[in-house]
Order: sequence, then C-alpha cells, then structure tokens
Amino acid sequence: MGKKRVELKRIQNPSSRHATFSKRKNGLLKKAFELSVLCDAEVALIIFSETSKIYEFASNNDMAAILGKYRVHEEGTETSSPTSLQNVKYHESGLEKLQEKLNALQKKEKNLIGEDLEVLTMKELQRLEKQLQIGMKRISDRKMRIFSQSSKLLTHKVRALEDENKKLQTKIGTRGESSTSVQETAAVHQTNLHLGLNTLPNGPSEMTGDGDNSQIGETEISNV
Amino acid sequence: MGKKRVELKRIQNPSSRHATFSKRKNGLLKKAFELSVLCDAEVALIIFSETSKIYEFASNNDMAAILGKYRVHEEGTETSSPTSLQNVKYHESGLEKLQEKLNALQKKEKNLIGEDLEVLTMKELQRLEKQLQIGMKRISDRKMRIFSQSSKLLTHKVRALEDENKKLQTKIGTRGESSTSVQETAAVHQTNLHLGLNTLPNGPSEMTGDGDNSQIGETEISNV
DNA sequence: AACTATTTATAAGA
DNA sequence: TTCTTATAAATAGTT
Repeated sequence: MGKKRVELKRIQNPSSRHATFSKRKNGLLKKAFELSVLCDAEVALIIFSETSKIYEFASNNDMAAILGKYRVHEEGTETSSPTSLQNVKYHESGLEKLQEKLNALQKKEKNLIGEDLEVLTMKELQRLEKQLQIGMKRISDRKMRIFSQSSKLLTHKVRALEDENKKLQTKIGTRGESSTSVQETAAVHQTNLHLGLNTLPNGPSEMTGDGDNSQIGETEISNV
Repeated sequence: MGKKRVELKRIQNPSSRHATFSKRKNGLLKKAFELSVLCDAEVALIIFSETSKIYEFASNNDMAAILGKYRVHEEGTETSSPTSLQNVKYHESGLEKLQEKLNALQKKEKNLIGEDLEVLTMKELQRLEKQLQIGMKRISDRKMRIFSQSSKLLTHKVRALEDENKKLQTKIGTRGESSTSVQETAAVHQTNLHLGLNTLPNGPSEMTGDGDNSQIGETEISNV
C-alpha cells in the first residue's frame, strides 16, 4: 500500500529494507493487537529483525500462556513415535532443524567458493555463476564508493589547506613559491587514487551488468 | 478500513465478531508472511480463536527455531533467572553455539553474494573479491569439464556407430549412398554441441581470466 | 463468498 | 527517525 506496488521478495537495498521493516513491523504489531481486542482472540507475535533485535506482542501481555497453549496443541499434532528422553530434548530444542540448516548453509557456502561442485548440474552451475557475478559487481561498487568517499575527503582537506595557506601567506606577506607546492600535492593524491582504481581486477561498470548501476550516486556515496 | 471506522473494543455481535476474526486473521497472517519475505525477518505468529482453534505462521516454516531464539532472548531480559527447564534444555543441547555458528555463516554467505558489505573494510573487500574470483574460475573449469566429457562421449558414440555401420555395409554389400549419410550424422552432433556452448551466458574461455587456464588439459578432463 | 465504499497502511521522498 | 503525500491494500457493511 504505497506509491508503488511492491514485489514479494527480499528488498535488496539495505536502507529501504530496514525502513520498510520498521514500518511494517509497527503495522503488524498494531494489527495483532487489534485482532486480539476486536475478536477476543489470543495472539502471540514474535519478530526478529535482520540484526536479531526482538519485537513482540502477546495478547493479555502473557506470552508464556500462549506459547504454553501452543505446545499443547502441537503435541496433539505430532506424528512422531514415543521418542526417548534424549530425542525429546533434541527435537524440542530445535537442534535437529538447526543442524540441518547449518549443513545446508555450509554446502551452499562451499559451492560459492568453488568447492564440491561435482554434484551440481549444469543449470545449477549457471545459477551459481550468475550469483557470483552479482556478488563481484556489488563488491566492486562498494569499493568504488569507498574510493569516492576518500577522494572527496582528500579533496576537501586539500582545499581547506589551500585556503588556510593563502590566509597565512597574506597575513605574513610572503607570496609565490609555496602556492604551487600545495597544488602539486593535490595532484599527487588524485593520481594515486586513479591508479588504485585502474589496478582493480574489474572496473565496476564492466561487469556482466544487470543494468543496476544507478545506486552509485552522490547521495549514496555520502552514506559511506 | 471499511465503510465505517471501527471502535477498538470487543465486537459485541457474535456473528460479525467471527466474520471479522476470519478476515483479519487472514490479513494478519498474510502481512506476517510479507514482512518475513520483504525484510528478511524471522516472524512467528500464533493465533487462537475464541473457540481455541489454532492458526499459525512461522517464517522459514520453522516455529521451533524462532521460539527457541525467543527463549534465549528472554534469558537476557530476565531479572531473576533460575533458568527454566526449557532454557536448561537449550544450553545442554548446544543449541546456543549452533545458533551462533549459523549466524556467522549466514553473514558470510550474505557477503559472498554481495549483501551487507557496508561493514567491511577495504582489505576484507579485497579478500572477498579474490575468493569470488577463485569460485568463478572453479565453476568455469567445472563447466568446461562437463562439456568436454559429453563431447568425448558423443565422439565415441559416433565412432562406434560409424564402425558398426561400415561392418553392416560390407556384410550386406550395399555401398555408396549411406556412407555419406553417416558422416553427415557425425557432423550434426558436433554442430549441436557447438551451438550449445554458444548459448551459454558466458563462453567458458571468455571469463575474466587471470591467465591461469592451463589446468584444463586432457588428463584432467578424463577425471570427470 | 462477493461486492464496494471507506479507512488504513505504507512506498517514496524530504 | 519522522513527516508528508500519493497510492495500494485491507476490510466493514451489505448481499
């Protein structure tokens, strides 16, 4: 519900993702509360942000009660056998699922760094390659931004120093020789920066582009 | 959001209360799902109707994981804390450490696909880039190997067929016309293979080369 | 369950 | 974060 229809997938831009999270989290909490009041329902809502910050709502302000009730209901649903005490612990704690998750992630990561590729199909390899290209592009962009920022800072510093120098010179009444030396210093900085960029394995814009270079703008750069 | 503004209190009329419950419950579940997808957040939502019918949503379809994480967070909040049975279980099972491992891995993976780069230093970015390049190279090699292998197989097949065909021809005593047809068949196979290579997003040899393509030799290829 | 008139939520931008 | 505004969504009342 905004100025544009939004696609149902992870919002790529981190800052707008966080902004949206903040807004929608509040909306969700509000609606959970409303449902509990209007319809006299028991509602428990737990939200973890990307950074694992927690937000919660529990009708009647009693999370424990609802979670307890939930567990009872789950027991009725369970298909599993009369598990041993060990197994109960294992299952209840969610260790099993976590372990699986971890394994999956480890496999994925290995693939990303080019290991254990033997089991992958051609299609999967293509997908992986694309993913890596996107990663490379983003890293390259990020590096560019850092360079831009440091270049900006240096330029500012140089200008400030130049100004101050001029003032000092007029104050003292000495003129001529040192003025050029300052400008040379600035030139050296710029040259070094430029060389640094050129030695990068890939120029930021030469990647197999998905056309999304628009992020590199003045405003973004200032966010470094 | 309807024809009339609604007061925030229990809806008195039972049937409209139930109707509203049904509608809003669906809305809430939908929005919980959306938040989890759009913002990559972990969301758990449990709803009990007046009649204690249960409705639930858990991001990643893993309620246990979120409730587990919730318990851990609560621990940090608790003023008193002769840890509950649940908490003891959590620690005993080593879930906490696993959780940490998982978090670390997730961060790493995000970096690999070019997300959350903001916190990284230039040095880390460089290292990451190198890692990705290695991954790309290995994937490229792997693709080459698969192609080589399939090409080899086809060549063998073609030769075998050619041989058999010749034998059959001499046996029957028919000569001349079909001999060329066999060679045409072989040519078609080769052409298809070549086209297949060309339709790839990136030709195997056009990668951002660091010049080290020497590993792809006959001996290596036969190890596929 | 479907239909709309309205209210709400929220995306984008400052 | 918070505010504003344009617009998309949710949903109250009704059939």
